[in-house]
Amino acid sequence: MRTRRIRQVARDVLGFTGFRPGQEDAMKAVAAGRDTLAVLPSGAGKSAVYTVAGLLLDGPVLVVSPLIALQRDQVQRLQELGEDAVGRAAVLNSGLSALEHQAVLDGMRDGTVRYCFLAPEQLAKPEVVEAIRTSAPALFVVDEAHCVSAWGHDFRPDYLRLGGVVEQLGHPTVLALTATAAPPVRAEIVERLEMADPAVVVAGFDRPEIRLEVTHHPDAEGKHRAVVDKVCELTQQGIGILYSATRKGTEEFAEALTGRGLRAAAYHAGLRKSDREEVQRRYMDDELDVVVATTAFGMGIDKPETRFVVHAEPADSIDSYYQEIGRAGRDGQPAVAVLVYRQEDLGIRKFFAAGAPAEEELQQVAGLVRAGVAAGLDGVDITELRAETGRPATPLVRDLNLLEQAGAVVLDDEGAAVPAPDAPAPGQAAAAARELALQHIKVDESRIEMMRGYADTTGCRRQHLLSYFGEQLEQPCGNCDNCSAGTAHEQAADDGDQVFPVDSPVEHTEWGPGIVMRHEDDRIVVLFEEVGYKTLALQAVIDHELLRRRAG
DNA sequence: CGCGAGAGCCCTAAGGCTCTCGCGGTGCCTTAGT
Repeated sequence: MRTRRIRQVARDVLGFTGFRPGQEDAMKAVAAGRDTLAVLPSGAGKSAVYTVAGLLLDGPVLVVSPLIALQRDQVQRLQELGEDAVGRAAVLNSGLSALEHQAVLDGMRDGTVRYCFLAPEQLAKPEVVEAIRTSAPALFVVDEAHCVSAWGHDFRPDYLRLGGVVEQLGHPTVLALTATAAPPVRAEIVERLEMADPAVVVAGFDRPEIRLEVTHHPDAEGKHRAVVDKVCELTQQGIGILYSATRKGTEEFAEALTGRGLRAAAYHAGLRKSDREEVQRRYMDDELDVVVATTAFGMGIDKPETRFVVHAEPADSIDSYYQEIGRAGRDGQPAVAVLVYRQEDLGIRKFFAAGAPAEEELQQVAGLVRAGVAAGLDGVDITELRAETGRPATPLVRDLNLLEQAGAVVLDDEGAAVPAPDAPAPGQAAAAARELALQHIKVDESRIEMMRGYADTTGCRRQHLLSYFGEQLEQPCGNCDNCSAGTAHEQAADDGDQVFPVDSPVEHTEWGPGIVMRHEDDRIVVLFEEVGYKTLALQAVIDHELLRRRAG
């Protein structure tokens, strides 16, 4: 019954004659009112899930989307389907006047606005949450949900507060959508969004059309030459993206490539908005051979005939790397992903990963919350903390999130902080909160180490990548440099399969509890709760009894 | 963590060496001033 209805709506509204893998399962779960995490490959597939499911539910659909540009695109896509078919779609962001802002909220309440797109920062405003609550939303969508884990801890801390917002809204059905998420990232999304017994739909990760290559370089000059030569060679076949870790790097490579006669342009967040839009437009209109970009370029950009993605520096994790190379070959035609690797380049990623708040800073915030409430306030909000400390909102929200995790404060419905019952003294709370931040940094650093592992492996690179995402590829792929060179070979089942199977919970003498992620030759990779990913030599583990199985 | 710029050193000069210091990504939002 429900299946028939979904197929009918998909056909009538979107013109679908069939579904892509995972799409229909996700729609069914959502339409049945079940919280759902859908990890689906890039492309048009994901927005169809909430478009169709939203039409089968009674109430407006809220879509949390990280970029205003993305919100605009999504509204436009819905508008093209026709207001008669899907209802009205609107954005809610700082580009609107106060009147327009109010009109969208009113529209949701009186049922004229069916889809509303907004950034998590909008939901940090109690009056916005309250207005949305009275409109009784049926579905709460978090698009690009890996942002919860990738950005929530420091850069955009309001992402970590979405779980509380869901709660305040009376827990509408939650749908989290992303293209790339390894098992621990999926677990964090489910936990942070406070999803209840969610359906998890994961479509295949493999992108066999993308050839995988890594080249190694001992010195900076040789690497620089290799990047330029490689991009020149690849533009013979088509257009592509060159990623560099720094703004300066993008400018320099763009200049070098222009000097070699290519149509190249730099793209990063330091450019004027109009210049960024112009570079993106030129790439979309085939006026560029290559965009040389920081990580600012990518989300929401769909250029299916992108033939290559080259990295001049490694990404900060395999999650990010796979997301970035996944922008190549979306038309299904052969494409290539090349990592031009220098071990020293991992340094900048380590620098970006570092940066826990100082203990004094956390202590001050904890103290202000305590003092404010003692002086008679109902709670201390960000505006008050900004006035007291003179610091910007973003790090203050991050500090409050850490103090909340440390059990020192709780947030009320107005988003204001009050001391938790039995809260430790501000000094103790600050130490505990900082410890949590340091632990998170350790895990991030271990993710960088996984990137090193990918660069250094002599085995099949695709098997390596897919196993990181919890998928097994039985045979070496035949479409990576190691397969071509003959160094990749079939991995025989080793002793580790018997003793420590993949997914089994283990405990390390020093690092505590963890989960076995994969086996590679005579080593195993374990993800520890407190220190992140570690690669262990199996023989040493057995000889020294470093690991034991534990009950899951 | 690693790079590059600039200062200070060597002391026949001036160019080359070493050391120190500053810098590096991602986007909402708000508010002041044209």
